[in-house]
Amino acid sequence: MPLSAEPSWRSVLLEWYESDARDLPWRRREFADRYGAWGTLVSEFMLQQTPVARVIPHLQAWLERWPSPAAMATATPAQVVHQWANLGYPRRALWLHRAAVQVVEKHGGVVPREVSDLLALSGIGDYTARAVAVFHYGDTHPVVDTNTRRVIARFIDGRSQPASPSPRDLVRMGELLPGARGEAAVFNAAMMELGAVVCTARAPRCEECPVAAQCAWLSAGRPDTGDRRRRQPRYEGSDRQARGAVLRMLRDAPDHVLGADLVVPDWPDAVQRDRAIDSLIADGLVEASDGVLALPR
DNA sequence: TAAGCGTGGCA
DNA sequence: TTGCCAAGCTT
Repeated sequence: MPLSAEPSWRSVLLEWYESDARDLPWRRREFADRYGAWGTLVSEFMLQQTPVARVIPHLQAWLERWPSPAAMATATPAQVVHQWANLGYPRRALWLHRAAVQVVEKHGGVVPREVSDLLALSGIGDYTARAVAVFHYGDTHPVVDTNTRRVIARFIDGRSQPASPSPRDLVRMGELLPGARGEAAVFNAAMMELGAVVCTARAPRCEECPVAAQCAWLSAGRPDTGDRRRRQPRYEGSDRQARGAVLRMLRDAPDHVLGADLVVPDWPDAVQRDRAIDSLIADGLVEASDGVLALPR
């Protein structure tokens, strides 16, 4: 490379991130100082499919109540599901609780640093494991989320939307990581940030994009490559809505206990309601005994 | 590989 | 109003 080369798009992206990144709680020094890897782990659990703005107040409350894996491990599932409130996908609350117990039992209460150890914890997959290893511990791994995949699809491949998720995504992101030690965290975060606030799914702000000059998709005239993500089923009238209604009533009930005939009694489809209750029991989110439903003790 | 799993904001 | 989308994971 000639000495007078233009700054690489990586450098431009990193500079943009340093100057323009959102000031989010988990990016602050005092957050890491106070909650350590546990804070990162909890934040990543909550951010799995739940928007940033909705996570922030719940994260604060959660960490105040359970500031360590050991503290979390002493809680009951009922307490955990109640504290999870309306963050959605409440199985994550159970998985986070289990993960805390596993951290205490297998790692002495210290959130592990190795990706393989993190992957062995409940509710932790490719994204969350590497997010903890990279964003908290500063190690070098590719961190691939929906934003990263979209940025790569557009910026590198010139396509409007990414193909279906695949293990190759990790490999490709790994090949893009900067070589310098310690830069992986910022680069991963910058790719995610770009996808979250500029290279968005619906109305990308290419005029604000720091690396627009090198973007394959923009230079191709932003073609619609026809890749469509799987359509999300209608929520209104779904089993998911029924599950949500049941769980909401149990969260709000005194001691989280309610007679089975008092749980969403006016649900329009009794068969669907019972199916929802059965599936909640199968998931360990609800317990049934003597005609009474409750959050698990 | 695909389906199932919450909830709410926004266009 | 309806549909899309959101720092994914498990089975």
